[in-house]
Amino acid sequence: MLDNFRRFLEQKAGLTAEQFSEVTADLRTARFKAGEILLRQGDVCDHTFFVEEGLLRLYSISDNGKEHILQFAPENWFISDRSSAYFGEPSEYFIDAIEDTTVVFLDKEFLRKVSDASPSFRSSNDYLLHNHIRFLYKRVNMLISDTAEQRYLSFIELYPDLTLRVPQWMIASYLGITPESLSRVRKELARRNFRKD
Amino acid sequence: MLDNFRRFLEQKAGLTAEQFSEVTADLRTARFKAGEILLRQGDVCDHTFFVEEGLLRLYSISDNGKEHILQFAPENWFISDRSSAYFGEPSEYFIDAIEDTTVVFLDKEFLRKVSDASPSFRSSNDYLLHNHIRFLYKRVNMLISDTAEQRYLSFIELYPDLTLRVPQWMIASYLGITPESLSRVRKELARRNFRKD
DNA sequence: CGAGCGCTTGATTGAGTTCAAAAATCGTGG
DNA sequence: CCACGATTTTTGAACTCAATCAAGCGCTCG
Repeated sequence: MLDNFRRFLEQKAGLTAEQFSEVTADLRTARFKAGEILLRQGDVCDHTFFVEEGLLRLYSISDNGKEHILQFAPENWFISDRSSAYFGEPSEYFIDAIEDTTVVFLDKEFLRKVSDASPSFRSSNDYLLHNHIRFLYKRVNMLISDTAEQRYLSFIELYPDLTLRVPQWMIASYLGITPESLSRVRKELARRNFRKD
Repeated sequence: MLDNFRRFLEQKAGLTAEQFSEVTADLRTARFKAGEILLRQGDVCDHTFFVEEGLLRLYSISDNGKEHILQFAPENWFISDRSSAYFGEPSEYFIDAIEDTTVVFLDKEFLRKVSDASPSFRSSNDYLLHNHIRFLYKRVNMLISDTAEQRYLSFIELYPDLTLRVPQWMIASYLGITPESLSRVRKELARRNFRKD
């Protein structure tokens, strides 16, 4: 239980096994079934989720009722509306479970506690923030530069396993295209890979 | 001189006037003419720029030679390839001056120095990071959800003054459309605003 | 087993691109 | 201050990629 989270804290955030068990005592976890909603638009997001097992998504719903997926979070990923959490504003996004998922709740108190226990935790947090920003820049760059096909190829490269676990229409939503278009992109890619011309 | 930067440090980062003059002594500034390049793809970005006066842009150049603008930075904005600076990797982006611009160089040493002088500087840095992430989320969401027209309207709302200072083809590049398309979007908007139907 | 959901396919439409050229604006030197 | 060249913006026409609308297929899960 919580092997992934333990591994993260010990290897990435530099906690000793002892510090881990101290801190882990008052840790809140939960299990969600596929489809359950963890965060709703309008709610204030007062914690970050660590995905111990399973798969979550962060998405918005636009005026015309369409979903737009901003992020996937498989095992070992953190997911949260950081803005809402940090600024205390109501969130503009939803988070729900794509698969049955076990998460660890990280609220402010917990973060404070771990920061006290280990100074390197603070810097690992900083690392995650910067990593996140790098990732978002790449994504923006991709969205303003690339065609649907190029974006799909980048997606496969970045998330090889998700390509199988996530329904296709969600991948389309993530890429900013319709499911029909993605289906055609895939068809075209398949054609080019089999025919050698 | 450096009024904007002083105001930022004193009001946002909570430095006293005294602390400011201490810290400001070994501050490096520079003036760039419009068109000059501050950061090149492939270079490691080892500082953040604070724009005291003028206007900078951050952009990539894709394989086919086209520029894609990721960010504008007018007065009082910070601009940097944070990933490159933080991870020490070569940057994938360029930064250059759109107008004649005065910048303050913020390198690691300076940041350390100010963090020592004022604890609240550290948290204001954190604030900027989170703000930046919020901003990038909005941008991604916009790019996967909105039409060219909606994106342009959002741009005007977010950067009313830039709409006048930045050449149109750069706004188009920021929005991920061609200059021709932006010209047509504007024409259509003008038509709808004058005719009352 | 049937209803619903996800994926595919086809036909059509439409938003935005491309290419080309004219019109407007800007900057610079004479 | 004007004139000239360069850059930016506009406009037009043809085209392309992706969206929309609609139908059919296959799978799964109640």
